[in-house]
Amino acid sequence: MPYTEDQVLETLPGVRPVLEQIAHKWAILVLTFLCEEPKRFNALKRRLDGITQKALTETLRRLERNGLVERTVTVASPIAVVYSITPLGRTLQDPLLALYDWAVDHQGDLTEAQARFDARS
Amino acid sequence: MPYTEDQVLETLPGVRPVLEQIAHKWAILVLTFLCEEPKRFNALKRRLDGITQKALTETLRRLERNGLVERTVTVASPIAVVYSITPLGRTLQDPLLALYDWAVDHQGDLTEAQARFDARS
DNA sequence: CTGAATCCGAATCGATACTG
DNA sequence: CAGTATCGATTCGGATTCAG
Repeated sequence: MPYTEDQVLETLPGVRPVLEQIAHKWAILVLTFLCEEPKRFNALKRRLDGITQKALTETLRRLERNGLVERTVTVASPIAVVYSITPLGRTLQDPLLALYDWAVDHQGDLTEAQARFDARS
Repeated sequence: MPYTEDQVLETLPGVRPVLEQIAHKWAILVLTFLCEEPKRFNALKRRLDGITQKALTETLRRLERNGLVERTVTVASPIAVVYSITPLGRTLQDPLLALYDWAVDHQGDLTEAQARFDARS
């Protein structure tokens, strides 16, 4: 059920910081991929074409801090670090997958719209 | 139906720039609000507590460029500018509302997780 | 293998002032 | 009302280097 304007007005102050944490280009991709199965650092890095170590590290830290991702260190040699989705993170699976699917489906629409807009300007 | 790893690998290069356009804290809120009804600049600004004119202008421009929002100027005095959701933008309503609802529901969970993480560190 | 630390230029942000 | 212009501050992105 949609919110009334008043309800949205009330909840907004707290919603904005939440969106800042999860509405992030890398965070969405990382969470989506981790929903499939736990993955190691370099496995994630390979999937996230073009991400730098720095950006991936920062993204994983933020997600861990927010309780969406768990970091597990396997004390072996060589050391292995596995990132997995938490139950809380799992609750984001459907919303994020919906967004991911939309991006796949409407990729071309955005490109066309951009071209039209740029041509007018 | 979920994607196989290979399918995701194929589509990723094009998906990332799309997410950069819509996975943005203000963009999500603006689109969500415009899905209710067309709104004027200052009406949006009031709803988006704390946003600056600059950020709102930039967000609306980007959304307009991507064909998600339409900008209509009413030549009157005082001048009136109405922003409305486009059919393409409307296809984002459900995914974004799901994200918005998640943010409302799990606001407290994130705050607690952050407190726990910060206490450990 | 999995990061942390640093550096640097670019991009973005926020606040303020001004305009048709 | 709906912006534009400006400017300093903060952040971001990428590259490089080092370490457990």
